[in-house]
Amino acid sequence: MSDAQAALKRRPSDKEGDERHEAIYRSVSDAIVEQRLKPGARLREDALAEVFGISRTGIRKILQRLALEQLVTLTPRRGASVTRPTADEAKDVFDARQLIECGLMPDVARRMNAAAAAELRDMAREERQALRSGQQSVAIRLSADFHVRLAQLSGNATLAEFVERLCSRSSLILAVYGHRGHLGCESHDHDDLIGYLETGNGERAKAFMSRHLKAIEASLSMVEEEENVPDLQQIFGA
Amino acid sequence: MSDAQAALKRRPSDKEGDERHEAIYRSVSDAIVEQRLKPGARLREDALAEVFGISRTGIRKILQRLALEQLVTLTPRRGASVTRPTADEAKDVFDARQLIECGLMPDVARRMNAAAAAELRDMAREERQALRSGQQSVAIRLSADFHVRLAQLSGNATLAEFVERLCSRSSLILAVYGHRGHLGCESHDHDDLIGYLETGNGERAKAFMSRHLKAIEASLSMVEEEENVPDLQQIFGA
DNA sequence: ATGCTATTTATTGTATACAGTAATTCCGTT
DNA sequence: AACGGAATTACTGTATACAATAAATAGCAT
Repeated sequence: MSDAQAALKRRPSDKEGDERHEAIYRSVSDAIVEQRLKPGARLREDALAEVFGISRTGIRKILQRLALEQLVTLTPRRGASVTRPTADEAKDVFDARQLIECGLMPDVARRMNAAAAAELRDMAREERQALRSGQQSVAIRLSADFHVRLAQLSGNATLAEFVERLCSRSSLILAVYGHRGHLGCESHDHDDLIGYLETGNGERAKAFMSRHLKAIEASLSMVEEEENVPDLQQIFGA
Repeated sequence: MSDAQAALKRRPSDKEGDERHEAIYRSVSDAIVEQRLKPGARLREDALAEVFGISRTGIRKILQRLALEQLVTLTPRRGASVTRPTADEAKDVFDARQLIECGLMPDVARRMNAAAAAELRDMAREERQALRSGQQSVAIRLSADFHVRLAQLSGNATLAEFVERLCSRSSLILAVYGHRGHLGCESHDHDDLIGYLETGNGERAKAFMSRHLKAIEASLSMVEEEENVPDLQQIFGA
């Protein structure tokens, strides 16, 4: 038996199990944020357990975490499904982003430096690239990543975590209320923003972020469109 | 066998189980916020399972939730313990409260009405009462409840939830860095705040909230004091 | 006596078995 | 053919058994 086969078969040690759990969590979370798992899609414990090769116990832990982050909805006796945000929730999320993300801009501008700016530019470029090559769902995740990274640069880990949650939920909202073929974020907005931050112009960045978020929110149609749910196998790859 | 005994013995239906879980969660959460469980206290799964009469499975679910709310810290293979916030975290939490709670004041003022004001006054009175009768730990929880209720009145459920988390963590911070016998919140601050909100003066309320939070933060000493951890039985009552 | 190693113990991590309930299907009646 | 109800099925909720590991302890050598 080859090492690879042995690695697959043997019971993983607990430490490895933790990392595996984290990887599975990210896998599912990314699938939701990238809209390969669409709002309303059911997440059956058995199916997920089989796909990822762990028992339902571990899957439940992950689903509960996702539920607390409001990416999945846990209805008693019915199990988990990808959250379908209501219009009210959408408004709350974007209002919250206005308050928090805009409020952080002065701090971010104060702490901005060349290295951070370069990193952000890389992320913005990658996002444009994904968009050009037609990978819109990937672009949506990259856009969320950009906003999260920005918040992290403020130095406030707690608020950055809040922004992270808001951005994931925003992806869900875009999936339900966004127009197909329209990302929400304009391609060059992020670059412009980096410019303001780099020159330490916090107030300017704040105002720009406000417009940026308003633009995304305005691009939503608030009319849901029905989707059919694909198979777990093809989403995560056999 | 009496009904009460029967109710204790028989396996609860799943729906009742959910409510029971929620009750246990609140029980533990309150114990932490009221500082009957002090930062650093270990929360062994077996012990909790026995105290509350459910299996470790349910306890783990609750501990994971508390961990995501950062009230308890889950270290692999070591189990759960009440989080001992660092000074950095304390700063983050209070900065976040400044941004969010102050930012919500205009909205709260706009939506304030007689019924809400009366409810808030009741809460403020109850808090003063607890303080007068020497129940400082209860007063700390009531103070947190007040701030949370205020945030809920803004109408933004998402931000209200963030405030809820920040307030729980603040109680932990007060437990570690607060002076004994000093609550942080001045007794009449909350009443003054209600006054500004009732007259629709959002900006005034915002400024007052800012001073209020700064006062609490300033009352912290940033020097931890060691505590001995009491027994689970006496905390939750046999 | 002290430090190091082996053994025991305490406690968490994971899988699985079983129970309970909601959804579905199938069948008989009208 | 449509409706209502009973049997079946599919899935989640919970407890428990077992595995793995870290902490505590005891024993040994220096």
